[in-house]
Amino acid sequence: MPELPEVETTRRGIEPHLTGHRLGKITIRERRLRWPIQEGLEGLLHGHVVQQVRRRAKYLLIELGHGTLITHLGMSGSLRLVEPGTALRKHDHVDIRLDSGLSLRLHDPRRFGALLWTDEPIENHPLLARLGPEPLEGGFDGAYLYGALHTRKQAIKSAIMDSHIVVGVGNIYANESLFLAGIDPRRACNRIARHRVIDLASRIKQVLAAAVEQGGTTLRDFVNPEGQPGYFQQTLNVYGRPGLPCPSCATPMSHTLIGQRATFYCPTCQR
DNA sequence: CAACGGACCTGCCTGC
DNA sequence: TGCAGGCAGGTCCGTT
Repeated sequence: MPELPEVETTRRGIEPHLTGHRLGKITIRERRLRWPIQEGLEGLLHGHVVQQVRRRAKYLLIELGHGTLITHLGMSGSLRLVEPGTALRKHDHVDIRLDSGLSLRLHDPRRFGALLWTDEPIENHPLLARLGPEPLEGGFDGAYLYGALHTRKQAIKSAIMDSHIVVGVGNIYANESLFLAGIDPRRACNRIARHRVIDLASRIKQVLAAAVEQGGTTLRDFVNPEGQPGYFQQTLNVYGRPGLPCPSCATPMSHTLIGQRATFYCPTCQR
């Protein structure tokens, strides 16, 4: 479900309800996420005050002063704030009670998500230590992207989805960025002119920033922590539109698989 | 190293 | 209606 814009939308939704608030009772109903939730996590969290809620890549980092709760939503995870007594749905795995009376509720049908604890400096955590730059920050620009890609032979789409190169670009926004840049998603990285890679970096920033602005993309069921959908799907040019006319030239959109992921592109505009 | 495929899960949709 | 098969917004890990 979530790519960077959806995770950032989630962060913005939960942050004001968490920062400065004390955590109360922690209820864990299902520990089998991508990695099992560690025994005793309840005791590590209970009674502590949230200092800050940050995001790194698609990880949400809830900082408690004596350590950090690391959350990942995987493919199907969501975090919502619920009123006391809100009925449980299937796959509501964790509730974290807040001193406001609300609870932060983790829901994740496929259980590809994660809930981890670390008391080390967060940048040292093995899952975060080797990540590439944030696409919406200064460490990511055209010169960086060209430097990272120009010797690679893999398909450009796979490369921009590789979190060691740049984080946060998932399947939807990889497809959309390549459409705006006019680049065939199958094209080998080392066969793309420098000026086109530089343009691609801008397009990635453009697409992600616009999607954050619109609260993310709701394809099936993404909702922000207040329960509202995102609106960026109205802006999608290629994702999920095989056979429909290209918005630019009206050629029917092509559909293929790259790295096992659904790929959509215009065979005329993207070269 | 770079690149690729498999693995982890449930739900939903399609087609027989 | 039932059931098999395929697909879904992520990403780690093992193998070439």
